[in-house]
Amino acid sequence: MAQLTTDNTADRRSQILSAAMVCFAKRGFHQTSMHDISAEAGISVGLIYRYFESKNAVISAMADGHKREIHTLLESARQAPTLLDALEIFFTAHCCAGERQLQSAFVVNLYAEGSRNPLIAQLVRDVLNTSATGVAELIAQSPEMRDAPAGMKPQQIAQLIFDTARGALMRDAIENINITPAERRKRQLAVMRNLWRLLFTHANEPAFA
Amino acid sequence: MAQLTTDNTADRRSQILSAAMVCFAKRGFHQTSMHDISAEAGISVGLIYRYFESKNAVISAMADGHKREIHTLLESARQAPTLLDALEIFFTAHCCAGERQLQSAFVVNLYAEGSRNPLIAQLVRDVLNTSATGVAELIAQSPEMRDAPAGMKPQQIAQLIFDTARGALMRDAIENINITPAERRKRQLAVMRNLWRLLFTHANEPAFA
DNA sequence: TTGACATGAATGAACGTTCATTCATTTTAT
DNA sequence: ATAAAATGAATGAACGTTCATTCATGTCAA
Repeated sequence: MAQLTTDNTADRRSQILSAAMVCFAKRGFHQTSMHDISAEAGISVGLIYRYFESKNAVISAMADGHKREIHTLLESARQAPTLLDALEIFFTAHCCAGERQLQSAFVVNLYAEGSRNPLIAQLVRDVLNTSATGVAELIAQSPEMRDAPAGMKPQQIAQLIFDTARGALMRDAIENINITPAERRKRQLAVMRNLWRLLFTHANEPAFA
Repeated sequence: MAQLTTDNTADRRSQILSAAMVCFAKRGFHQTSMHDISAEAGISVGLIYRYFESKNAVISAMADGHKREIHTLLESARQAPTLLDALEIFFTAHCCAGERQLQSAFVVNLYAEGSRNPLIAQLVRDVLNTSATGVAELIAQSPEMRDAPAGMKPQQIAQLIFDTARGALMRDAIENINITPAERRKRQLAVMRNLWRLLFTHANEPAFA
């Protein structure tokens, strides 16, 4: 084969991380055992320890993966033709990327873990700051900013958008247990568009964005 | 003394629940051991089982307490003179009630637990529905509704407010680790007022609520 | 008033189980 | 033949839960 010399370390790691994602979203970090992960990945327990130092290392690696995903997403959003497109890309990705509603549950669990694990908290804060700054820049550059709501700076608008999107995601984690990704995305879009209309259309204009 | 015959069952229960709240907010549901709770409460492990059937029963009782707190809060909000006052009461209570940022961490953990425990999920949904309906009613009755944003129904506005408040609370759980309750409250109020201004002032009016 | 008796709140060592982690062994690829 | 990859039984710590025991307090007969 082509990869005689290439080591498959990266493949194995991501195989394990995928399995861990499924388990963690299903049972949470601390109710998932290493046996659960190995069974989901279809490998032995011991093998996990060849690729990760500990269970915590698995959690950290997943959090890191989340960080990289978000950064990639921010790049995609930058390419979008309009601000609304960018926001829709950024805030509905978790409905399709990965599987089912795994993503929502994972993010909520990540925040819960962050509320007591300083390392995770720091990482989540980093992701948040980078994203919020990125979105604030997109807002600052967009032509819509001329219709911007009274007295709000791009940074404030970005934070409002993030708060709302995160709150909607949290709701998604406990409602909508059985729902298609498409429907899930539709609902997230509705939240985002409501806010959008509020932010960037004048009250005396007709109610269409 | 006066209460020779009064049983202190309720006192003991709430003592245990207070201790559990501290532990859960600090370490999460599943990293907190019954020994942790007993140590925090200053009692023995066995005694907890005199007042609660199991660890899960403790968690359920806390979730139930949360539900009752929210209902009480909704009642207080109903008494408020204006809609803005009502919203401020409703969405900043967790900054003062209880201690420190325990409340935020607890709520995030509750959602995380709900993302995999159907019983908790159902309870959180109940709380949410009741609250959202209550707030929607307040909005519908308020004079501000005449300036309401184009095409949004009270129910939609309530949901937007809830999403935003919940998202801000989630952020609070991972930022602001060391902060006074007053400062915490101030920040939550800022979020709420930004949204308020957006919802109920026209774009061509000056930027004061 | 006294002391025997009853109550049940409170204790914490012990139990069975589960878990993260290790490592002697086997399998696979070269 | 050799080394790397993979296995899963074994280990010991930690957990939720139980329960035999303690003891302060209340009851009541004498």
